[in-house]
Formats: sequence, structure tokens, C-alpha cells
Amino acid sequence: MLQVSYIRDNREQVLERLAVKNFKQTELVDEILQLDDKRRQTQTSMDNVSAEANAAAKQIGDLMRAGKKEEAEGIKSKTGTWKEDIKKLGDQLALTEEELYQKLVLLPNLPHSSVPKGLTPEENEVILENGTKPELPAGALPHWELAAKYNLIDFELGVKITGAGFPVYKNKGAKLQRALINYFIDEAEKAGYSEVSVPLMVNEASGFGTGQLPDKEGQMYFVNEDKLFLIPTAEVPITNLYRDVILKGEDLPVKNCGHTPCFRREAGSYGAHVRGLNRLHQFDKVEIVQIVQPDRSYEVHEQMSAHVQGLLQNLGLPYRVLRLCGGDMGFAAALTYDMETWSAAQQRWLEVSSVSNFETFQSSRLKLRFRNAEGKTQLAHTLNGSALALPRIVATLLENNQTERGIRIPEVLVPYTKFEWID
RNA sequence: GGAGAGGUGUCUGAGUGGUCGAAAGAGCACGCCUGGAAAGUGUGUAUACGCCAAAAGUGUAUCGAGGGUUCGAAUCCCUCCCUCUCCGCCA
Repeated sequence: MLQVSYIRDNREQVLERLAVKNFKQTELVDEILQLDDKRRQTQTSMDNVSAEANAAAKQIGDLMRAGKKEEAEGIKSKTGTWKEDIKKLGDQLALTEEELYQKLVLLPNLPHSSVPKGLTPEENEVILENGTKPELPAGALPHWELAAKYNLIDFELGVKITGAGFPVYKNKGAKLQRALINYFIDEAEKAGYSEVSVPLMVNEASGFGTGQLPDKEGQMYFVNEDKLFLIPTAEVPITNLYRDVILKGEDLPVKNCGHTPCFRREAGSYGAHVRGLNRLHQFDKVEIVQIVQPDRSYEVHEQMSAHVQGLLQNLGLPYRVLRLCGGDMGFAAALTYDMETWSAAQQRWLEVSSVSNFETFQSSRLKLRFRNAEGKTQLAHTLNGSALALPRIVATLLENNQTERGIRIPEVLVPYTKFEWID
């Protein structure tokens, strides 16, 4: 959520930045500013009436204590309309605040100055490509066929017990999952992230805090009985740990990592591109989250990007890094890097990580603040990234590492899998 | 799930209609004391929004949340949420 005071002071700049995200509703911004004016005027009026009423109430109290009952009654008779006025102004204020809020949450975050203009994924900027795309042997198979051939993943069984997009991992397929999770967590801890294990269901306030609500409820599974959402990413519970928190300056940066399954309804996506592990309703992911001083967030963003790239390099996967264009970026992000690995059998890039800086967009909703050098409270910057999401990593590993002998496990994973080959 | 008790500031904890944004203690910060430290001692120590160019200052709101009664609510009433104790159930 953007802060009204910022919009008030920087209207032109805000409009210009929003345009990079292809958000061109000047009227909405102006309506927000008008509502803010109205809000402040209403509050001033109400505060003034309240001050008068408070003073009178105090006076009555003093007179009563002094035994001057009649004088007190005299003042009491004059208090008549105040209460009504306060109520009226209070209702008005609440209404205006609500209206303002409803419009304010429609504004996406302002993109960072490095974000390229553009509408579609094709306009994302490739900042670097690393690793060599493997030459696969003749008769190379896509991962869903490899998964069947080596009895690693059973998609049909998942359909039987739950539905499409809920695969059952078996044998070395299941062990590979655990190995990757442990490897990713260990690497994150080495980089200074402390592990948390969090609930997989969150309440509405949490969904709101990180920006999934209002708006994306359709993408989350919802347990109506208890009004809880299944998390679409660990970002939601982990970041919300710090909702309504004022951190000490020396507590920053906060660095957390955690593994969770993620649940996504993915309403409306079907077809060849979502075959196999390419798009699932449930998948495992290790997430890294940081809460930092505002002046350090872009530096940290680069560090997080480097961490994710390190994982891909260690796994021996060819990858590229994209700087998302305004049109492809998420609503809440100021800058996003996507990491994609090259899936050799499918001959396409697969997104395996997304690292974003949200600046104060999340923290303003979360009321996540820290005490700055002057001892004043200030909104912190939040960042998060996948490090990493499993299914597409598994897909690429299986496809890229297939040989006539079987599928070779990357060296860094062998201590975790305790086997070198899937054969 | 049943019965009871309770939610006050960073913490403990007082406060049943006015002098309460809130006693007292602890913690923390700064100062004094000290050769240095401990002890002692003094002062300070919530958040949000508004007014003000800004600092200073000042107004308003907040004692789990929301509503009500009243000139006036931490205190009385209603609804909801949460915590604890006992019983039941249970990985």
C-alpha cells in the first residue's frame, strides 16, 4: 500500500512511475488526494468538538466535586449537540477513511527506476545467462516420462486421491524432494538466514498483510469452516511474523528462511505447458525473507539474487536472470528478478525463482517498523525470494542429467540423497 | 466439546464512573556518584492521526476488538476474539 502523504507530496512522480506499470488512472490518484483532504478536514473538526466536550466534562467533574451542583447542571445543559456532532463527524470520518482505503489498495507499488517499460513477458530484460545448455542423447525424454520410467512420480495416483496437480512422489523421487529441501535450507543457513517452521494456514489479516488480499482470493484455497487460507507461499506466514512489530534498529536485517508446501488453485491454466511438474496445485519451496533498512534494500536484493544463482550453479543447471518489465511485475513489487532454468527436453525456460523488493509496500500494510537513528519509527523494507521451488528444479534435473545409464545426481546433492544415480 | 477465571504500557502489576495515557516495581536510556564497576541516586521511557513550513508545542484516539449507556468509561451493559485452570477427547 502506498502512503497517502507520499502521494500528496509527489503526485507527478507517482503518476509517472505508475505509468511504467501501465497503470494510467490519474483520476483515481486525484480521487485519493481529495478523499485525503476530506479526511483531514473531518478529523480536524471532530477533534475540535471533542476537545470542547472534554473540557466541559472535566469542568462538570470539578464542580461536582466542589459541591456546586447547580453550576454543573448549567454546563451539562449546554452539552447537547456536541455528542451528536461527534457521532456524525465520527461516522463521516470512518466512511471517508474506508473510501480512501478502498481506493488506496487499488494502487500497485511504484516500480524502481531500473524497471523497463513493457506489457508482456517478452519485454522482460535478460540480464545474464549462465551455464551451458546440455546436448541430450538421442531419444531423450521429458521429465514426466522419465518420472514414469524410473518410478519417481505418480501423477495418476495423485489424481485418484486428490486431483490433477497433486503428484505422488515415490522411491528416489520422494528422497530427492527431501534432499533438495535440506540442501536449500542448509545453504540458506550458511548465508545467515535462520530457519522458521510456520503454519500452512493463515487468517485473513495475514493474507492482507503481504498483499494477497483483497484481490487474489481466487488463487488461494480457503477453509470456510474456520475462515483460513492455505498458504500460496511461505512468504505469507514468514513475513507476517513481523506484522504490528516495531523492531530495534540493531535487529535489522532480519533474515529468515523456511520450507513449506505451497498451495495454489491456478484457476484457469491448462494445456501442454502445464504438463508434469510444470504447474502444480501443491509444491514444496524454500523461501528466504529479509527485513532491512530502506537504504540497504537494493544491495540486499542483489545479494539474494546472488544466493539463488549460487544454488543453480552448484546444481549445474543452466539459467538466466530476468529483470521483469512493468507489465509482468507483481502488484506489490518494486523490483523483481526471475530466475529461469533451461529445460533441455522441453526446450524452454522454466521459472524457478522470483526475488523481489517490496520496499514499504508490504510493511505499510503490516505496520512493520523499526526505530531509526533518530529514535523515530520508520517503515522497514521487505524482500523475499524462492531459494528454491522444487518441481521445476526436479524437472530440469531429470531432463538435463539423463544419460544412457540413468539420471545423474549433482554432486552437491549426493550427501543428501545418499545415491548418485537414478537408474 | 463442557464448566470456571481472566485479558491494562517492554514485563510484573494496581486501578469498579471524573483529578487515569493510566499507581508502584522491574527493565531500558541518559546523567550524578565511583579510580573503574556494582550498589545508590536523579531524569526520561507507547502508538497513530490531525494542526503547525518545521522543531518546539498542541488537539484527538487507543487499557483484547467492535458497539452501547453517560455531561464524563480502563471501570457499567451487549457482541465477538483470545488466554489460563479443571474435566472430556486426542497425534
